[in-house]
Parts: sequence; structure tokens; C-alpha cells
Amino acid sequence: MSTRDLGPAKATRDRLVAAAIRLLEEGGPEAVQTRRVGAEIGASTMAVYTHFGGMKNLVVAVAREGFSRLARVMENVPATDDPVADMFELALAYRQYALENSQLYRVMFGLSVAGGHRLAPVDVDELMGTGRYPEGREAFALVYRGVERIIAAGDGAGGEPLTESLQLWSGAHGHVLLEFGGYFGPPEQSVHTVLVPLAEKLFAAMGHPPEAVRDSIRTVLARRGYA
Amino acid sequence: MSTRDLGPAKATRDRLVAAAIRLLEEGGPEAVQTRRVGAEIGASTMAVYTHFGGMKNLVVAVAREGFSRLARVMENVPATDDPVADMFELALAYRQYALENSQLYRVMFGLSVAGGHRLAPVDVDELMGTGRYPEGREAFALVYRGVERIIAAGDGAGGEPLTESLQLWSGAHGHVLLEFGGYFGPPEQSVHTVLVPLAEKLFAAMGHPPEAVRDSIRTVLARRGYA
DNA sequence: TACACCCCATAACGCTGTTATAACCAGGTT
DNA sequence: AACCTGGTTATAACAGCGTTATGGGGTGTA
Repeated sequence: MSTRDLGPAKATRDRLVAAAIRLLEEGGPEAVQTRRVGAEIGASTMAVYTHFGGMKNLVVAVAREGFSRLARVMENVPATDDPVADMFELALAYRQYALENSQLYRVMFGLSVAGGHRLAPVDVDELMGTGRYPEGREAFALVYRGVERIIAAGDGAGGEPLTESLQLWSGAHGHVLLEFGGYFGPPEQSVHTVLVPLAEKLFAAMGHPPEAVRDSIRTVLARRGYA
Repeated sequence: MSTRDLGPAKATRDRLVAAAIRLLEEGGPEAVQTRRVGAEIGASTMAVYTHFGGMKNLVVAVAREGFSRLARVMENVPATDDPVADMFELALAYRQYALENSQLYRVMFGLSVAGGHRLAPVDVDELMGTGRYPEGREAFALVYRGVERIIAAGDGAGGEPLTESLQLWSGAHGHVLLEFGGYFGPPEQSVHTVLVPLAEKLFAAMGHPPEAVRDSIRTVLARRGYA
């Protein structure tokens, strides 16, 4: 194949991924179908097979794009001289991304079957572990670096960045999943009842006085318009 | 209908639910099919429709049974004079149930499509909110009561039981989902890196000295054989 | 002009949930 | 005993799904 083929072929793949994500968010995972994804770019089912070899790899590509977009959103959170406030901004951005792209978020974490397929642990390893797709690691690295900054600015009793990051991730992940699953009842409320107090505990354990942490979080909440 | 009909009819429904759960755990959500569930009890697809009106309600019944079993597992955790240790036992039991019934757990929380259907928010409200199915509320009540006991035994600065319970639930939920999704890498490890430190922070915030909390948790870990 | 190769539309296969139809079978009525 | 009645069920069909075999249509190369 000539080098020019990489261009148009990649463009078609990107259009397929974009179409799949569009269908996913608008019609749920059951709307992601070979016929509809193909029709969305003016083609037939074969487009999915020639470019991805089947729905399975398209779903993986969708997850990669989802993590890539998440990383881009998190990168846009600026670093100030208050790393605690920065990290809570990051948590709010994470939650907002998850809520505004809840179907995509589910696919990213292997919790949704789209087109008859879901992200398998082996695909997760490609994204988060030792694999060749960097998107998931990039997103997590932003959390990790934020935690590093908090610990570095703390009193020295802040613990290990990796385990603290994983705890934060677990809490946020559980929170958003229960929230948009309807397990908390009406939404928005749960930011104050769950995310804020959880973040306070975690940030304080990274070596900062509880009152200072509370102030930093309160500032962010006010800035972002959370009553 | 005569009153005797409630017996055999209910028995058939229970057998269908049991068959669906068996297929679910053994073959994943895609193995829960009208033809297979019917064949499992020696009947045809119509059994699902006469007794549940379709796959949708069977999935709801599966989720109810899942929460009912979870509540039974959690009830078997005895109450001692150390409510902090009791609650960590509860957390370990919750995690163990989730891992040993990971497919069922996903269905319970609306994260898995079985037989073309998944638990919708309206079904969640029936289980966890204002609805007529008590199974989900029963399971959560066991967490809530455990938190109440911890706060009552604490120094009085323990916070509000409901919000503390929701934080605990979020952390545990996120932890088990990331764990059996493969996002933590090798399992077992994450009990020490995530669940234990998260529980320490949460229990301490319920009004207990960090050292006492750590001791209680260490005792439980030793008792349960976590290296 | 001729060849080679990728891309894709068409049509089919096997599978799914669902449903219309008709048979069956127990209990109550005549 | 004969007959109806309502719930349960097997059978067969339908529309839809992911997938695949086939063959036609472009484009670049010789």
C-alpha cells in the first residue's frame, strides 16, 4: 500500500468511531449496530469489517477515544498554587465528563455491551496496563500527578501516591456509577453528600489540615456554582 | 384462580430465576436467553412469557434475588463489641459476594445486559428507592445500621450515618468494579492498597482514633487470612 | 491495455427476543 | 358423565442482530 493510503483509511476509521460514539450517546449501547454505524457514514455493514475486523475492535476503538477525550478534559484543568483545589476541580471535571458521556463512560470501563461486545480484561490491559494503547494510562497519570503534587505540598505524612490515587479513583468511579444509575435518588445532591466528604478525607490523609482542605474544596464549589 | 395455584406457579418462577442466575454466572449475560432458560427447567421459551411477561421482568427478578442473597450474606456477619471490626467484616463480605457473583452483581447494579435487557433507573427505584421491592433497601440498611453503631460508639464527632454510608458504599462499589474489571492489575493486592486505607479513613471520620481503627481492621485481616 | 489490490454493496446464515396459534389439562358446572 | 373455562404450554413464525461469502467497482502500477 502507498503511504497516502494511511490518510483516507484513518479518516474513515475515525468517522466510524465518531459515528459509533454518536449513536451510543443518543440511543444507548443497543443503537451501536453494524448496519447503523455503516449507514451513518453512508456505507454498509462491511465498512466495520474492512476497517476494524468486526464490532469487537470498534468497541475497543470507542473506548480508546473515550479515554483520550477524558484525558483532554482533565488536561484543561489548570494547575494553580493550591494543589488540593486543583485535584477537586479534576474530580468535578471527571464526574462531569462521566455524566455528560455516561454511555461512553460505561463502555470505557467494560460495563456496557455495545454491538454485542464489551471491553474485556485483555483490552483493559492494553489501555491501563502493559499494553500498547496509552489513552487509559494518560488519563490516570493526570490523577497520579495531581496526587503527587498534593503530597509534595503536605506535611510529609501523606502516604504513597499510587495507593492514594487508586482510592480516589475507586471513590469517584463508584460515586458516578451509583449516581447515574439512580441509586442515590435525585442527582446533584450526591456531590455534597458523597463526593465532597470523601474528597475531604482523602486529601486530608495526603498530609493537609482538614480545615485547609475544606476551605480549598469550598472555594472550588463556589467557583463552579454548586450551591 | 385458586389459592393453591400460588404455590406451583411461584415455584416455577423461582426455578426460572434460579436457572437464569445459573446461566448468568456460568456463561455470562449473553447466556441468559429465553430458549436456554426455558430448556433449563424443561420447558420452552413461553415459560418466560407466561410467568414474567418477557425477559425484562425476569432480569428484574434476577436482580431482586441478587440483592436478597447479598442481604443474607451480610446478615451472617455477627455483631461483636467492636463495631469498626464488624463493619470491615461487612465490607469484606460485600467484596467477596461481588467477586464470587460478579455477573449477578453487574446485573443488580444495572451494568449488564442480560437477555437483551438491563435494570433501568425505574427498576432501581423499585429496589432502592420508593418502590415495592424491598431487597435492595434491606441490603443497604445493613450498611446503614453498621455505620450507626460505629458512630454511636465513637467520640461524638462522627457525622451523619446516611452520608457516611453512601461514601462507604461508593468506595466499595468502585473498588470491586475496578477490581474485577482488571483495572487494578492482579487482584487480592488491591484489598491492601485500596479497600483497607479507604476504610481506615472513613471509619476514623466516624469518630474513632486512627490507631484503634487500624488495629480493628488488622485483626479482621488476620482472622480472614489476608496476608 | 492489463494486472493487482483494496474497498464495499448485496445477500445470505445462524442466532436472538418476541408473538400468534393451537393444543393440553385441571377444576367447576350442568 | 359431559361440557365448559382459564391458565399453561409447545410449535412455528417474524423481525432484527452480528457475521460472512460472493462478486463488482474503483485506483494505482506495469
